Parts: sequence; structure tokens; C-alpha cells
Amino acid sequence: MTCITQSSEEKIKEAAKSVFLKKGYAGTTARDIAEAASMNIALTNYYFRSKEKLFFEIFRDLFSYYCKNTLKIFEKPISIREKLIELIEEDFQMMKKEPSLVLFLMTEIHRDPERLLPELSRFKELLHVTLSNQIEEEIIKGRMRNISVEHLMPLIMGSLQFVFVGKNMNMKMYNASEDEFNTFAENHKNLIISMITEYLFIPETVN
Amino acid sequence: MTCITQSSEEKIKEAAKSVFLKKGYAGTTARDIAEAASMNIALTNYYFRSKEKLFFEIFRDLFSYYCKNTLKIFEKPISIREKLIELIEEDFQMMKKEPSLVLFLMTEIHRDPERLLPELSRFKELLHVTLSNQIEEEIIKGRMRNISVEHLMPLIMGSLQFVFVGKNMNMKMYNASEDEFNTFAENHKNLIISMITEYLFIPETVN
DNA sequence: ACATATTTTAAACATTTGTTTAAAATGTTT
DNA sequence: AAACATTTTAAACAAATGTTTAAAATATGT
Repeated sequence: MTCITQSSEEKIKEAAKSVFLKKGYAGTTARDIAEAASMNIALTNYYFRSKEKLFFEIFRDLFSYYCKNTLKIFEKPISIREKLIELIEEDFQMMKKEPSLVLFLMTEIHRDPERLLPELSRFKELLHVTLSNQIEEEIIKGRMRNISVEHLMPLIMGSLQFVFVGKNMNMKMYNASEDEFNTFAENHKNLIISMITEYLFIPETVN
Repeated sequence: MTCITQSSEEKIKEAAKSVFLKKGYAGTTARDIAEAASMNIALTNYYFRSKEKLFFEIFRDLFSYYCKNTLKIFEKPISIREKLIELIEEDFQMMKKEPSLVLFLMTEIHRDPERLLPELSRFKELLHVTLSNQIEEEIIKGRMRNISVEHLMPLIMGSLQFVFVGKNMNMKMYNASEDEFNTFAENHKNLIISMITEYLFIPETVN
């Protein structure tokens, strides 16, 4: 999203985002940000008042970016099966674009959950509204295994996202290039779609 | 492993380990460590020469702790099915004991894979020796789905470990206590065992 | 008991940290 | 062009950082 003309404020925020994603809050210095933005040190505080305020702003952006797609899919008027497949596909694309995102979010939340997630329960409720009832219906109809949303979500997200959380480790372990890793991740995604759907959904018995 | 009498060196290392696990390398100060160990600031450098050297030592310990159990299980003369189930059970116990471990390792490796994983390929080879052939046999015999170790491992580890990587987020989201989280994690583990085995292994056709 | 080596301490060290200042440069309005 | 507001700059700030020092305390060997 690099515009032709970008305000200094935007330039700093963009740069800060990329540095925070790479090094985390504690590992990032004000001078790192200034250098990445090619701007004077003082400007970060001029526009954002403090490193912490800038971080909060970026964290909030990234976290809602992370959630938004998921909710949008869940609100669609499609079947559970389609929702889950779309979720995995969307999630995969997101992580391909921003491979550090999930690890970043997890690390920072681990550091200070209270401060960073003051309104998380709203997300939980939206998940329930858009998914729980639909799942229950499927289960009652005998078309799906008995599983709760609380387990379903980490089951899906976990298997897929973990590959990206450990991206650098995997690349190191298999001497893989960026392209090779992406191919690997794509295959893994397809494997997960196959496993999840085959495990969750009970094939209709032909009488 | 708190002994009755613990040398200063051990006390510092123990304390440093717990602080590093919680706050990561960049988020930990020399004074944090000294305070956690109830020791003088200068002793860290007296025994370990630098914060970085102490960190490397602890990282190496934790990483081999993380790998050791896995390899030990894979070397056992048991079936693939048994190996995978034991792996999940062991892994679960490990994370119950040290919930921050995986996120810590992933974060630090992400930060600097070259420095921290100089000899990772050895682990990869051991994985192959102890597992690849056995899997191939099963696949040829038609008792197992066609899947490579490269995909199998993250598939298993991911779904299970992700719950602990996002522990604080999950606890916050569901207002869960430590005990409630552990119950949840245990149920999740069982779900994963069920899913993995049912998906991977092809039931013998009764003729 | 003495001499020696090891461990612990308080204090200081030079850098790096996030942040502020006050002046300079630039943009905007009339 | 003059007056004003906004943006950018170099320099400095206090506080925090990892590390070192040199003396004190303790342990060890003879």
C-alpha cells in the first residue's frame, strides 16, 4: 500500500509496523523506527507522543486485521463446510502476505494480555453468534461430529498458522528458499483442508 | 528441580530461565535476572560473562529439552500409531509444565535463526532415520495415508502446541482459570489424537 | 593462624534508551 | 510580503541498559 505521496505520519507508522513485526516491542528502539522510516528521531514522538502509544495503535490495527477476515467469512450465508474452507484459504493468504503477524500477536499478547485485549470478549460473542448455532444444527442433523467452537477454532488455526509461526525454523531446517517454503505451506494448507473436512463431516449414508 | 542447597551459578541460571521464558531476550534486563535470583547484579557477568552468553546457554538447554523427548519416543521399537500418540501425550505434559516454552523458542528463533540453530539439520536427519522408513512401509502396506514427515510433524505439533502458544489469549477470551485452561487443553489433546489417528490410519478392510 | 583463592558487594562506568527542547525550515493565510 | 502555523532538525536530556572495578566478605588449604 505504498502511495506516491505519503505523509510523514503514515511513513513512520508503516516503518514502525514492519520493525515491530520483525523485532517485537521490546526489541525495537525508537532509532530503529526512525531509520526504517528515514525520518528524524523526534518525529515519532511529535506524531505519536510515545513509542508505546505508537505500538498500541499498530497492535490494534494488526489485531483487527487478523480478526476481520474471519468474521466476514462467518457472516456469509454459506454452509459450515464452505465457511471453514474459506477460512483456511483466507488465513493462508493473509499469512503468506504477512508471515510474522501471528507470532507477533501471540508474543505481545503473552507479554501483556490485560493491556492489549481489553475487549476480546466481543470477538468471542461474534464468533458464537455466527457459528455456534449453525454448528449445533449440523451436529443434530448428524452431518457433523460433536465439537464445540472453542475447540474447532484452535484446531483449524493452529495446524495452519503453526507452519508460519515456525517459518524461520522450518526454512533453516530444510534449507528452503522463500518460494520453496510457500509451496510447502500451500501443500500443508491443502492437507489441512482435507483432514479437517474428512474428520469433521460425516458422509451421508446412502440408503 | 530446586535442590536444598543451590550454588549461586545455578540460582542465577534458574532465575534467568524463568525470566527469559516470560519476557524474552530483549524484554529481560540484567537487573530483572538479578532480582529474580535475589543476587547481586555483578554476579551474572561474574559467572556467565555476559547476558548474551547466559541466554545462549539457556536457549540451548531449552531447545534440546524440547527435542529430546520427541527423539526418544521415535527411537522406541513401537508402531507409528503408538509413536504419534505417545508424542502427543508427552508434548502435552511438557507444555503443561512449561507453557511458555514453545512461544519462547519460536520468538527467539524468529529473531535470529542463524545464530540460534547452527546444527538443526542433525535433528532433521534423526527424525528421518527414526520415522521416514517406518512411515513409508506403512504407506506401502496401505495402512496409512500418503504423507511425508515434513508435513506430519507440523500437523501434529501445530494443532497441539498452538493452544499453549495462545494460552494467555485463550484464558483472557474465555475468562478461564489456570485449572480450566488445563482441562480445556487436555480435551483438545484428546480431540487431536482422535483426529490424527482417524485421518491418518486406514482401517483394515475385513474380507 | 596465616596466606591464598574464591565469592560477593556497592559503586561506578560508558552506551543506549525514550523523550524533550528550541531553533530552523517549510507551508499557509491574509 | 508579512504574519502565522506547521513540520523538521540537531542537540541535549534524564533514565535505564549491560558491564566493570576494586574493595570487602567468605571459604579453603596449609
